[in-house]
Amino acid sequence: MADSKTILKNTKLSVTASREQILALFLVANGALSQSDIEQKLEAGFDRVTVYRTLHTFVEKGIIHQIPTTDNNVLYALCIDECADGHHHDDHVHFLCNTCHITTCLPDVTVPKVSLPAGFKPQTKQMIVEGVCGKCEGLSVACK
Amino acid sequence: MADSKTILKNTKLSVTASREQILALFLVANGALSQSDIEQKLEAGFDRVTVYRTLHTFVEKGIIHQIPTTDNNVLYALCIDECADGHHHDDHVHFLCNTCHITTCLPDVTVPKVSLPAGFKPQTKQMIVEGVCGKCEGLSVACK
DNA sequence: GTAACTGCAAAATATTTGCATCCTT
DNA sequence: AAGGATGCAAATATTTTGCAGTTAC
Repeated sequence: MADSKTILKNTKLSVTASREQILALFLVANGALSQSDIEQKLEAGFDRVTVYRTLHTFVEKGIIHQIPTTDNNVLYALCIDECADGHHHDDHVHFLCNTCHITTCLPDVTVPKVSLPAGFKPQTKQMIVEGVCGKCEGLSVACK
Repeated sequence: MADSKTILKNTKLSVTASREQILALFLVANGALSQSDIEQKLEAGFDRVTVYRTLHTFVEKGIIHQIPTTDNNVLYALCIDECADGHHHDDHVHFLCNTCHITTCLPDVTVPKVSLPAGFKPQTKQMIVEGVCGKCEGLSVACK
């Protein structure tokens, strides 16, 4: 995947320090990040408001998407390639580890189809699995 | 299903006006409610703090459960019978209608199994389908 | 009567908005 | 140079906590 600068240019967003750094966090993170995660990880002290606005912009442009959570902690994660052009195809499962409390994207696990009662027209679907991730199981399997 | 008073007694919670009324809302609602939904629907003006505390108590006792949402609006819904004894078996799909913005439980649609990468141990899973519900489709199919 | 619940006040936290300044293109 | 992005201040919203008074059992 491209670096943050390239992604920003492709999305026709001006390249600024905060956008580059925040996007870089996601590229490294390979999991979901919350507003406060991001604030903590940013070495440069960007204003909290800037982080909010940057995240909103990224969601709007389809660079990241929001992940549903049970608590009221909004999580964001990188959209996979197909998202970037505007169509949101983030139909993959998200995994929340109850040990390390990290939410990981499982891009290889797609959300299965379900048959709904008559009259219901599905458009998008999300799935969150909670449990223990590979890393926390003590296995050498990467949490990728 | 029992009335609110019975449920409270079965759960060994003292029966108070706020608990009865809030629980009654859920019994009628047949869908998910947010903190603000509840505040608005309560005819008696209970303190906001009381609503918060009541919801926390209900979740703790397994009367209701939290539903993950994409926005940061926490939703609560009645647990089906199996939940009431402490085991949370709310493994059914939730449906969020993009037209009427009501989240409905689909107790008959269970969340399908998915196979996770090696090392991941699933414990619980949630699934949210967004689309248009039966009512909003103009069909005579009830949104049950 | 006692333990638990409620309401009020206030603190802590989270999010949004307006505006002047600065930076990207 | 112009438009957009940032930082600061402040407004708004949300959630939590402490405590005194009230209620359920």
